[in-house]
Amino acid sequence: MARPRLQDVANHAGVSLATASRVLNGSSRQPGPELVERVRAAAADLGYVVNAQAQALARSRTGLLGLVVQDISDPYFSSIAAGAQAAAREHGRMVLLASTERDPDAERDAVAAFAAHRVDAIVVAGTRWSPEEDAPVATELEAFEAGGGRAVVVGQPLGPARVVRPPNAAGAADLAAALHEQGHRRFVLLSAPERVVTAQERAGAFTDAVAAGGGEVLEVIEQQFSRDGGYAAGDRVAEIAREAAAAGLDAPCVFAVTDVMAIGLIARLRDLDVAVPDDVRVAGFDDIPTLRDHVPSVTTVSIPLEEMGRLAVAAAVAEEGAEAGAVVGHEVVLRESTAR
Amino acid sequence: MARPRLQDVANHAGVSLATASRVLNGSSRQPGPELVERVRAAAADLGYVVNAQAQALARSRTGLLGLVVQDISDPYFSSIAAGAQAAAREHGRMVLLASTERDPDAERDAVAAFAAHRVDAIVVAGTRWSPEEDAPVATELEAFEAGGGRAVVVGQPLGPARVVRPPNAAGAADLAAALHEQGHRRFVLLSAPERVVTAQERAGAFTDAVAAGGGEVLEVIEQQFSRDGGYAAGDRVAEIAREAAAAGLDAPCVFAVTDVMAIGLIARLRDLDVAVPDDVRVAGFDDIPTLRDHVPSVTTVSIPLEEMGRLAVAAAVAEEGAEAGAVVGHEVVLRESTAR
DNA sequence: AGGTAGCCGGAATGCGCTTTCCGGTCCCAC
DNA sequence: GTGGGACCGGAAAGCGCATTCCGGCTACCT
Repeated sequence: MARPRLQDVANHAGVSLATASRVLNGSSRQPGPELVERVRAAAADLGYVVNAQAQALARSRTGLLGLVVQDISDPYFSSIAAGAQAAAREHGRMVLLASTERDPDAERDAVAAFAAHRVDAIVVAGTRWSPEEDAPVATELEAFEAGGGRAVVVGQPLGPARVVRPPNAAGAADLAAALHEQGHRRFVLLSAPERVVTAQERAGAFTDAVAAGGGEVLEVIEQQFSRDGGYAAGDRVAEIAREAAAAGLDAPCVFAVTDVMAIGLIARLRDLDVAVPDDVRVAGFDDIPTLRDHVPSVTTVSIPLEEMGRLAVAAAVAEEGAEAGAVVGHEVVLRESTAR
Repeated sequence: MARPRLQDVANHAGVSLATASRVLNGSSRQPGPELVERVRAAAADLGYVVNAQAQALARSRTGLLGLVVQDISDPYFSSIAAGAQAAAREHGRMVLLASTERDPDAERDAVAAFAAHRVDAIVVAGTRWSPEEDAPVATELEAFEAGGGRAVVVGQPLGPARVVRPPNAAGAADLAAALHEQGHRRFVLLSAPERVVTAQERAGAFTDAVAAGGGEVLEVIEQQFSRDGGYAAGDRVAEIAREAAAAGLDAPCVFAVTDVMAIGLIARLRDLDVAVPDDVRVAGFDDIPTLRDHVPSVTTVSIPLEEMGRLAVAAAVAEEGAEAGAVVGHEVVLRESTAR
C-alpha cells in the first residue's frame, strides 16, 4: 500500500487534481464549499499526507531554514537554537540543523549542504575566525544569496549575511566599568587564540575600558575557548594570586571571555585551594542558564541568547524590505565571584 | 541570473542530461573519463549546485532524518542531539530538528510535519507520557512506518518505533544499592507527576531496591520535571531535614529523579541554609555535563547521552535486517552530595 | 568471418505537486 | 434580451532530477 498521492485524492473525490490542490494546500483561490467538503473527506479517507518535497519543487520554496551552530551541546548554542526553533515554528518553517564542532570547514560544508537542499534562509551562529578561515563560508554564502537565499549570522559580519550582533564590546566595557566601580584595579585577562573573533572583541573592549579607568591588565592568558581552556589556565592564575598575596597586593580579578572558561577556571582553582573571590576574583560573559546555580555565583554579562536566535530567524524570514542588523541589549550582573 | 540546472550543465558540456546526472550524482554507472572531465568542468564553470529536493522527488528518498526533542536547551536533550547530529553526518544524512516544549501535541505535529517532508526516519527523544497523551503520536508514527519510514524512540516504547532505552530501572536500582552500601537508610523521593514515565521508572525501581535493602522511603514529593520543580521542593525537604535533626535521626537522603531537579533542590536548600550533605543528602540521575562543576559535586547515575543519540540514528539508518532495540550501560557515580 | 556479450550515450518517462491558462456558467446591468 | 464581468473547474505545462530503455559500437570468442 503506497502512500496516496494528491491525484488519488482527486479521483476519490471525483474532482480534478487542480481542485484538490487548491483545497488542501492553502491556495488563494478556494473552490466551492461542496467540493471543498468532498476533497477534505477524500483526503481524510485515504490518509493523505502532502509531499513537501514535491511542493517545494513546484513552488521553488521549501519552507526550510538552515541553522548552523558550532556545538549544539554547548549551552550558548543550544539556547540560541531554542530561540531560533521557537521562532521558526511560529513562522511555519522547519529547521535543518548542523553542528560543526567548531570547524570552519564543516561550517562551509553545512552551508553547501543547506544550499543543495534549497533552504529559504541560512542562519550561522557562532564566532567568526580569521579572514582566511572565514573566506570559504563567506563565498558559499555569497553563492547562496546569489541564488535567491538569505543569510543571517549571529556573531560578526560574514560575507553578505545580515548580522545579529552580541553586545561583546559594549558588554565587556560595561563589565570593566562595573568592576572598577567595585574597586577592582588589577586584572588578568583569560582569552582565547587570536582567531576567535568573539574573544578578541570582548578582550579588546575590556582592556581599553580598564585602561581608561586607570586600572591595569597584569597578564593575558591565552587558552582554548572552552571549559577545558579555563581549567588549564587555573595553575597560572593560582600563581598570580599567590604572588599578589605574598606582595600584599589586592587579589587580582580575572576576566574570562566566556562563562564556560570562567567555570573551568574556578573548578581548577578549587582543586588548588585557591578561594574565589577571596584569593582571586573571576568574571565571565554570556550568563548561560547553568550559571544560575553555580557556587560561587559568578559575575557576568547577561546577553539574551534565546532572543538572539529569534531575531536571527526574524531577519531570515523577513520580507525583502526589512532592516539589516539587529542590536540586542545586555546587562552586567555582579555576583559573589567578584565580591570584595 | 537563475541557478543553473543540470540541463544547463549538460548543454554546456555538450552531453545529455542523463550523462551529466551520472557523472555528478554518484550513479553506479560512470561514463567515459573524457566525458566525466567535461561535465565536471562545466559544473564548476556554472557554479552548479544540485537540487536535493528534485533529487529526493526523483529518487523518492530524501536523506533527511527527523529529530524530535522535548527541549533543545536542556542539556539532556542537547547532548542526545549532539550525538545524533554527529552520527547523522557520518551517515550522510541531514537532521531536521523539532523542539516541542514538552507538549505531546507539539510532538505529534512535529512527527506529522516530518512525515510531510518525507524524512527517511524519525527519532523521538524524551520521556513518554500517559497512554492517552501518547496515542496521537503513536498513530502518527504508525502511519509514518506504513508509508515506508522508520521510527526510533529514545525513552520508552511508542507505537511501532524501535527503542533505545535509557537504563532507568537498572540505574536507579544500582544507585539505591550504592547508597545503601554507604549506609543510607532513610530516603525521600523527589519525583514528577505520574504521567512522566521516565520519572516513574526511576522512582519505582529506586523504591523497590530501597525496600529490598531494608531501607525506608519517608515521603514522596511530586514536582515538575525540571530545575524549578526541584527548587520548589526545597522547603519541604528542609522541613524533613529539620525534623530528622530534631529527632536525632540520620540525615535523610533525597533521590531526585533527574539531575536538574537535584540542582534546583540544592539551590533552594542553600537559600534556606540547609547544608548538603551534612543536613540532607542529595542524589540525581543522568550525569549531565554541567554537573561536573557543581558545588557540592552531586552523586548521580551516569548514562551515555551522546551515545544514545548515536544509537538512535544508527537504528534509524540501519538496513532492514538490523536489530530492534539497543541497550546502553550506566554507572553510579558517588560524589560529595551523599557523603556521610 | 560471423556472432554475441558487454558498454556507452541519449531520448524519454515519471517522481508529486503548483499554477497558468482556457472554456464554460451564472448573474447582473443596461 | 443581450453583452460583459466574475467566478469556477479542469487540462496541461512545467519544477529539476533519476533512471529505464534503446540503438549503436567495440571487442572478443568460435
